[in-house]
Amino acid sequence: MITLSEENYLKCIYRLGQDKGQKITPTAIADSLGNNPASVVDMIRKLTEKQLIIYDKKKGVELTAQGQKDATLIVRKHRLWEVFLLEKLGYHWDEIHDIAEELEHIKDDSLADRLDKFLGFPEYDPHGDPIPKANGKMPKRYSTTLADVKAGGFCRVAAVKDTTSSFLQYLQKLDISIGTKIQLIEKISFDGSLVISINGAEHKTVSQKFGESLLIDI
Amino acid sequence: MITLSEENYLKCIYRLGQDKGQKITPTAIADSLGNNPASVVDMIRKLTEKQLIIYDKKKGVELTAQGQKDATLIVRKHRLWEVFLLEKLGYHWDEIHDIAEELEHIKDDSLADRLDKFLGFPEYDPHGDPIPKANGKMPKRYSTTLADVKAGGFCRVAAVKDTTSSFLQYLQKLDISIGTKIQLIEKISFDGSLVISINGAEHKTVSQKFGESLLIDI
DNA sequence: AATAAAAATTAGCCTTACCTAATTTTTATT
DNA sequence: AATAAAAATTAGGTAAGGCTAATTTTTATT
Repeated sequence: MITLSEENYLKCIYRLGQDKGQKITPTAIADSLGNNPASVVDMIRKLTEKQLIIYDKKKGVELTAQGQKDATLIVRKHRLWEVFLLEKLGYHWDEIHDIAEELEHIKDDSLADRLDKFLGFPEYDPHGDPIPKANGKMPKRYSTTLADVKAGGFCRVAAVKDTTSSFLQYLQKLDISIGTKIQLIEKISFDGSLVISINGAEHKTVSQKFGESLLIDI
Repeated sequence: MITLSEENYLKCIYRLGQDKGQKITPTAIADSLGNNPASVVDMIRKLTEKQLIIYDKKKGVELTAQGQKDATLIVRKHRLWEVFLLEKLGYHWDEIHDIAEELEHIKDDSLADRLDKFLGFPEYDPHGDPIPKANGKMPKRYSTTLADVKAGGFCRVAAVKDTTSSFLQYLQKLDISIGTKIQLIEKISFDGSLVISINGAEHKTVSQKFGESLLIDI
């Protein structure tokens, strides 16, 4: 049996593994979970014994096939529950993450698949993140950000890279959600600020950090 | 903050309190949870400190107003999730209890109310148990069992007193569910066995224990 | 009332999953 | 290569929530 903490570590390692080419170190895991590196070392030992990860000082931490499978299922459940909370229970964008963080740990063999079916097999969660399929396959993930768009270019908001409440609430205030059309009017070379037009409305200026947090489709 | 274990103890005490007139002893709680009495004594101390219960050797364990409120909310969530699992995700009667046992601990202030609304404010869960209302009120609970019916009498299955898989699966095999009409043909005085007719079908014999586990409406 | 049985409690131990502080190893910088 | 800094690891500790075994208290039975 895999414990709640173990699941959280697997999910964390999975997430860190998305930034390809990056070595996953104990410190990186500790920072990501807000835990002490010493605790991480303990857990690395435990997950290694359970054959869910392989730890090599040169290569860092890597998920085994089983670890990958387990982590993918947790992410799948998390994202499906997010869809449920938003679409069925009427929660807002910025409220669902923490609840899904608890729901993702509910254990039942057929739960994810039943929920998936009930929700109509959604491909992306409310933040635009791809929902792993029952077979482990993953819909395309977006990688271009608003900050990559050329001045004058149009794009469509596809996902958010940052899912903190502060960012999501800011998006709401700006009237931006998944699918919103944005035109990049100008890039301020001084600090990377972006002048944009949201759904054809009047120009607004946002920071470079903001632009890098919004994934888009061209 | 109230922990998962504390919630389980509160729920257990709440459940034991339903059998009115019964003193709730540490041993009763231990038996009910499958824990050691020593562990129960520890938890009684903890819950007393948190002012969720009052323990008096004469009167046994009782919930305080706050304990009652917390326990009721857990039961409410449990039963609402059971409705969700059965009606929305298509689980069977005997599969939902254990999953709801996990779901009931998901913490969010508005979750129960949103779920309640989404499900159309159901009054009873799939086992026929009343779902506490948002204000703490509780729909009428059935107390007459099939074993109380007079020979020749008709009744309608309103709820189950026993929610073990073995009982629920047996019910399924007998084609009995909430709402099924049953006629009590005869009571065998030797061992209390009951000869019944389910939905007007041919006679079948069930045990006294069975009859006492089925709550009915006359 | 004496005694046996049952229940409650205490004492001490275990595991999980964290922690801090100290130490060792690795990586970077001069 | 020497050294400083950063990262990893070890050692030992804590709180929660279980456990067993031993003891005390309560309840029942003779």
